[in-house]
Amino acid sequence: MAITIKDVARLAGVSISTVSRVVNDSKPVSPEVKRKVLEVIKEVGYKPNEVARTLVTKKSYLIGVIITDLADSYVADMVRGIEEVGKMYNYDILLCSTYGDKEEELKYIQLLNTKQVEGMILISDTLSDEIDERIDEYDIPFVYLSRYSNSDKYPTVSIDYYFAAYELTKYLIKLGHENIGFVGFLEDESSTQIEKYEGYRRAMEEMKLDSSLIYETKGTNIAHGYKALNDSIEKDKLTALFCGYDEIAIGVLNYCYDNNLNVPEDISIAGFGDISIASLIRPKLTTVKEPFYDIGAVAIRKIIKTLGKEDVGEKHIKLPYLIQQRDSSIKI
Amino acid sequence: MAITIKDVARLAGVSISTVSRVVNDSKPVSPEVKRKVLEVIKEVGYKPNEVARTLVTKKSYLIGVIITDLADSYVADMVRGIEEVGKMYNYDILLCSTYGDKEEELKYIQLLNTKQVEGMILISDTLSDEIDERIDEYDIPFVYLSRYSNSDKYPTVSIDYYFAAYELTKYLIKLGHENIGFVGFLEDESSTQIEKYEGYRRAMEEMKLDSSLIYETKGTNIAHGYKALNDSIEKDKLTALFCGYDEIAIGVLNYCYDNNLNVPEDISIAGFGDISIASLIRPKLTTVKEPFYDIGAVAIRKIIKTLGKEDVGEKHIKLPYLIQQRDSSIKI
DNA sequence: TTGAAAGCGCTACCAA
DNA sequence: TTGGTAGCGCTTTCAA
Repeated sequence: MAITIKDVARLAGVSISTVSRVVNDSKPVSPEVKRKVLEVIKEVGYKPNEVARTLVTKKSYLIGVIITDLADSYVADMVRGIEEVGKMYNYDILLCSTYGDKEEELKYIQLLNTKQVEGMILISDTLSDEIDERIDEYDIPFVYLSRYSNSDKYPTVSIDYYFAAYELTKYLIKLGHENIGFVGFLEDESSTQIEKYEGYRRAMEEMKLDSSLIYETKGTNIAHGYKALNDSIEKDKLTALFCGYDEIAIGVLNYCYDNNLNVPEDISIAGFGDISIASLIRPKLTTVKEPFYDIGAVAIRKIIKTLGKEDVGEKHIKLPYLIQQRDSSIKI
Repeated sequence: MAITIKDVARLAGVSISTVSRVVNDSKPVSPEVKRKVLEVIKEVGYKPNEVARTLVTKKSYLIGVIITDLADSYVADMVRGIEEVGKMYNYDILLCSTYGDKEEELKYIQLLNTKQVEGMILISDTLSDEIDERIDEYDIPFVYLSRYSNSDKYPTVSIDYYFAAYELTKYLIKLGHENIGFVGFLEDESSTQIEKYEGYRRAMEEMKLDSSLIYETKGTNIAHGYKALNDSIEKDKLTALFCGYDEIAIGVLNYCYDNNLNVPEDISIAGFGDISIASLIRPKLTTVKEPFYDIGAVAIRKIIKTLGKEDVGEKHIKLPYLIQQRDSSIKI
């Protein structure tokens, strides 16, 4: 059995109220009593039981974080940001992975509530109505984070996908490219991918370039990128390819490697996201850096602000992005 | 305010003891009372407060996981394993990152204790005496996980590094290579790196090959690998290079890419670990697959077994590894 | 089979 | 400045 407040009180010859006061520094305690109590605490190594504390104060110093999969480096990055800022405010992270299962998401939202988390961050590709209901039911601060889709209803932290794509396309154009293709997963209407496509289109149209060089993928991972190029016939006329996700770009890069297409000599490739592998592969990938770590950091900061009744500012926060010019794109 | 057991009791016209009994199925309750209580519970959506439960039962269903950095994919993989198996037994994960700071580690070990975690897993490169003391102080199940070093004192889950390195070297030899270099960080005597080196040496000596082609790095990341090769002069006579970590191998691969050395045509490269990027880069890296996910899974399973007073088996568990033959190595 | 009540370890109120 | 005590929401005796 661990040392409790009672033990300390007894050993110091004071009441438990007094011990509580010195531990929390909540009410004045005479110096000598304080010294004595502190001494005992140190001696016996007393640490207040946080569970008991939570029960009475309702402050668990816990933030629930529901994610898809830690194997996605951008998710891991967001979690890092969440955790690090959380720690600055003494908050701990209760982590739950769903692997994309909506049922699990629902379950965890409930579970985290019974664990008395003070706030919740959900990282998932899409939001469903069932989730909506659950969130509404418990009224704790909540932030939704996604690379793939938006939410009007809940607070989000992201970047301006439209302008980022616009800028990246402009950069490619400035490099001298005219036949620039866009590879992406455009099925879902409300996805960020559509915004990227619109950004690409505007940049192309502004320069009177053909913006119809679209290569639709069936998804957003490496294999999808590989396949998109593999299936397409008219890729020869392209000098550059703007991929809606780094993962797709890497698939494209792999396709090129396997088919003796030299990047960037034969074709320039650009991605979107700057996931960790983007700068590790060769050639290093030109891409838009989404500040995943910062996104996580800002998200939890927002929750902590809400908890502290501070002004939380905008509901939908847009963070700055960066065009990362690397080796996979070249002037022609 | 959330619904409590009292509300349910009042609404169902029974005592809170009875409600507790039906919720926990702990003692016989008459069918009709049970039905009534269940009905009310459903109606008002009652969920027991886990914090209050923990206070009385001492079961928090929380496992503390202290890690270095989620940005290392192998750490993320271990955490995935931990979390997934944890969930199977209703355990949740309280995650703390230290970024290698020993002070933080110490702090978190304490903190997690005050949060009443039932067990703890520490993922870190090395173990220190201070940590030792802390662990001993709180007596909860503990497992130490590391790719870099061993611990006699605490339960571990890993692979047999010596044999894995031996086998990988043999594989290279079987490919026809004779001048096989070893690149690694050999400073720390108790590291797994030494075991790998010994495995390499034994394989080389068994075939009467020169086992002195050692390239010492100053660390274990990509940059260290790049630099090791950059600094070395006599790399021309090598036909294969066995790198103690995938990260080092990737640094080597990058060096080759930048210096027009073709892999595997000019030189075969092998790594160790099979971290996620190993199969994503081109050429795909030949390496030893350490089952990080399983290591995490087995670690938490061990803790849960200990908690359940089940037989936990060996203190140091060795999991099977796999030699991954990929494109970075070739027959000569 | 049920309810009353003690108590988990703590905070916070009230009275002294 | 201090101590006594109620009570957070729950489980678990003990009696009925």
